[in-house]
Amino acid sequence: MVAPRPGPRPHLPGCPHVGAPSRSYREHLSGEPVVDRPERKIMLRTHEAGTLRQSNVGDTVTLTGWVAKRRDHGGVAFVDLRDASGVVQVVARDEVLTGAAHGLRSEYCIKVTGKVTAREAKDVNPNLPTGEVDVVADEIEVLSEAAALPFQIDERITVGEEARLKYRYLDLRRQAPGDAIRLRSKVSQAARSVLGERDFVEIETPTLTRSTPEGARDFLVPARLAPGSWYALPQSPQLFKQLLMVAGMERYYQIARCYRDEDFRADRQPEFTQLDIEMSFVEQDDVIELGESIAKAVWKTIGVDLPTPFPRMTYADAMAKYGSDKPDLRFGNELTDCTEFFSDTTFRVFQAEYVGAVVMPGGASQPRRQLDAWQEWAKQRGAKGLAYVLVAEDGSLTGPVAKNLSETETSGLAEHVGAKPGDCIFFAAGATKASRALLGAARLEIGKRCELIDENAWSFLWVVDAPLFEPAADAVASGDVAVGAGKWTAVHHAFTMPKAEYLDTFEANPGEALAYAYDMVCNGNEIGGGSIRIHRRDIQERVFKVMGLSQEDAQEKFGFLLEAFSFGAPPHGGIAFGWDRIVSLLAGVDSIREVIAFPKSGGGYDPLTAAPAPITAQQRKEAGIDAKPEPKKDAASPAAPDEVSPTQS
RNA sequence: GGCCCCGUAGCGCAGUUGGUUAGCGCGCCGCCCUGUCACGGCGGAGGUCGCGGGUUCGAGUCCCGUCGGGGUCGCCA
Repeated sequence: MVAPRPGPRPHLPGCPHVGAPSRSYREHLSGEPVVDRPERKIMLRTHEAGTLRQSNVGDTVTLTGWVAKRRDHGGVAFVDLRDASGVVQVVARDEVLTGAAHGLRSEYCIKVTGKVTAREAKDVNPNLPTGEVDVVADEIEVLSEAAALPFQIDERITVGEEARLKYRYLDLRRQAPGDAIRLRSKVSQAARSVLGERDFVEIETPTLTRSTPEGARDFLVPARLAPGSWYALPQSPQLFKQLLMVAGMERYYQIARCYRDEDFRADRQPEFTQLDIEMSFVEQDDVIELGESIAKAVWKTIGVDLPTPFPRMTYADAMAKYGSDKPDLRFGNELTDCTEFFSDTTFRVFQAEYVGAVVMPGGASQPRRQLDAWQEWAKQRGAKGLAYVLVAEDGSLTGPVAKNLSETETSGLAEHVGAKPGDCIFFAAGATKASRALLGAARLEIGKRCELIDENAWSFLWVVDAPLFEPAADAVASGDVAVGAGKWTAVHHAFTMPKAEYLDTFEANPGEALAYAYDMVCNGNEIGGGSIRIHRRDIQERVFKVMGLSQEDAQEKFGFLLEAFSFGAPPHGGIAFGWDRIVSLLAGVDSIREVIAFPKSGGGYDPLTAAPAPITAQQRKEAGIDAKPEPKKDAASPAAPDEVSPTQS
């Protein structure tokens, strides 16, 4: 321990105030007591409040921070002084509570100089890391007064999200919200350290770029210098990272901000963050191994040791057994395919392309009301309903569907789906994809209601062998912006490499072709996904052709990428992790808003800055928003949206 | 875009079949208190019940519309 410094240090001109990182969080994670490190001291204080211990007794310290609480007893007052490291109790006798200090209120920012003293045994507060000591103040200086706050800086108080976001800087003074942001920094550091050890190059890519036709809606930015033309904010650095492979960077990563102009969900923000990675001269297994190393390092930050390698499941299996491409394996309760079982059925509803079932343990005792609620639940998901059969305690089948079943069906059904007496069997029949999706959602709902999910478990897996294409009708019918005019559209994206065994056949049977595409799934969340990319021009052109994308269209949309690929593109592949989701899983919070310093609320509104906001007429004019692009013949001039790319080869 | 839920004091909430002056906790303001740690005591201020319209003798409460927030489905390669 270093000798205490009396009094404040003189201010050093030009010397930046370097804030010491939070120790409390480190301590929280490691469980070890933190030692004050002299080299970290900054000019206004000698110690951090939350670090003071019995060993500091006798030291004269200067602390800075906020008044978390003031307990005034007349003659003596107790002030809880909080800084980023924690809280310590300051004892202020009447004689130091003079001047501005006399009127100390909550959240005043103050500087306290005093002596660390041991508390008497009866006064020790075992709930506080600093509970064995007090700082008896010699001097209290008010650095900054605080108006009455819109809400209290107190863990125990619940505050509505609207108020929290409007005063997010106050919200973050609270322990849990602030720690979530601190954790995020640790998580990013952990990932960077893995990537740094492996010689990855951290590279920033543009946020003002070109609108690309696939995927989500772009955020657009008017180009003042080219009235009528627009930049787009990137939905991801996808194209740039592939260009960096052509550039010979070989190993790239970036913690990249991405932008998608879509409707909101609890787990979605218009701007979000990916850990974006691309590697040259690798195969799928190489990327997967790296992904596991990163996950391992990242989960280590909360003290969880993940066993690797993660299990792998094919996309086909995931869909068949769990009705999802991101199965939650924290519980079993798999779907059962009953199509064959009901192949000769006389029950109209079950004469379908697919019939499947999922069992709800103990579900037979649900009141009629609740079974009706399941129907509503299914209808909300766009299904006609959710057929069910109840297995009575004596093994007989009841419920409205049971009487439509033949004797053979009735006698073998429970065994076929693995239902026991007292269970409820839910059925979905119809188109395979939609029916499985419904059953998959039912499985999750059953998992929740029946408390089948171990909330402390971490279940990781890779979902591999995703299809290369899906029928464009699926995408178009649901309003997707399909790339190309063909019958098929890319499941992952248009640059995904078909698996070797489908290289010759994917044009003849697009629906059967599988891709080198993989998703990392954790507890039913897709937390990362990537693919091996096409680096050969001939394959790329054939893929485009299946998607109905003509050479001209491809040139227009991806000309710069195709040109780049003509100059010796290395085989490459990569992965992107949903950083917000990963940190929220680690922090144990429900919403990614909790791990974003300044998140948007619904409708993309920022309650703090009140963005988005109207602009002035002058801004509007300058931005050239209303300019009409003139059709240009010259391909080298700024291109209008429907023009040929100027960067064609 | 569809459906569901919520808007009452700075914050979190209660408010009965529609019926006096709309309450509670915390916070806030003033005074008191020398060992508290979610300190305590006494006193006080603070409300366009989101907004607009309607029904009614009478609306926080019922109806219609609207705005804001949350959730969910669609959507998000």
